[in-house]
Amino acid sequence: MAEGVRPEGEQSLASRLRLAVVRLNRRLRAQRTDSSVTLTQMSALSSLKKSGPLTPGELAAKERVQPPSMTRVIAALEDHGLASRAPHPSDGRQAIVTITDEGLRYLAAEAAARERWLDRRLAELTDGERELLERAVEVIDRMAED
Amino acid sequence: MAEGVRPEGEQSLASRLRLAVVRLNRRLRAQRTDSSVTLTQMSALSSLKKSGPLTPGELAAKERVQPPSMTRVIAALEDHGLASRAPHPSDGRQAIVTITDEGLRYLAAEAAARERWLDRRLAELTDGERELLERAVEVIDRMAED
DNA sequence: TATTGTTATACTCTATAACTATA
DNA sequence: TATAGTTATAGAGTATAACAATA
Repeated sequence: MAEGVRPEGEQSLASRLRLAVVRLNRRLRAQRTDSSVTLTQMSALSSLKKSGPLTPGELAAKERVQPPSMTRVIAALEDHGLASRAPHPSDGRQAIVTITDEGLRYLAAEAAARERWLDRRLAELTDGERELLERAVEVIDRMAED
Repeated sequence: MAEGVRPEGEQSLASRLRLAVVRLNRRLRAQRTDSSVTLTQMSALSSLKKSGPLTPGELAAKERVQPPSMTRVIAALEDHGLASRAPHPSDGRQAIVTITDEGLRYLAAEAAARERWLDRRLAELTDGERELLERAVEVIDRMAED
């Protein structure tokens, strides 16, 4: 059994993980900066930096969203000058989306500003707890990927 | 330094935790059941079960949303017969929201159905990784609370 | 006058369905 | 005919501002 034996009335690991993620996500999205770049756009920008140039379809797959959702995210990133699109060399249907130099600078600067709240909370933890989260993040990422 | 020393180019713990939570949240919300009860409503219902009857303001504070957001969640739960409201005994402005018996039954049954996806992924982990998540969930919850 | 809650409104995030352009 | 992407539309989730009722 995935969640193991547990006392009556206690929630499963799945329940607690789900609620924890839903609530932390809520807090994270509530942290705003002056910037008009949203958390979803930041996430896509991170993927572009990490993976290099991608087609819209590839980026949607990486971010695990449907193509129409990514269309809007890419348009917003372009509007802000953080990503650019170029024609695909061999397939006229596709495009190549690349993070711009401005996007790279922005990602570095904005991530710091954006994470002030989270950094403060992380700073309140013990070294052991941060180490625990370091390892948990890898497990969570693996689960979210597929 | 909260995130400790790290190699050039590697993302901070805050960055990685933020992205992991955003993406897992996306996957979790994508898991739908036939039910018309949303994940946000499930979360509020869980709080009602855990804390007992609460005023709308108290429930909003527990869930860390603004009062107008909770107004809509409570109305939906009422419509579904999962929660009920009673007049506050001493303050006519307030109300007391209580989870119904149907809400309790629903929460138990629906949580299981809803978490099939997450349970499958948890089942793919090692015992050590699940143990790690158990402890990480507590840390994340504490951070999300305040 | 202060507090609690609701109504009105708007924006973000995301999806599905229908469409266009290219392969 | 199949694939990649966009446009159109809708629903969930959340917020701020303005209002109503009660303390």
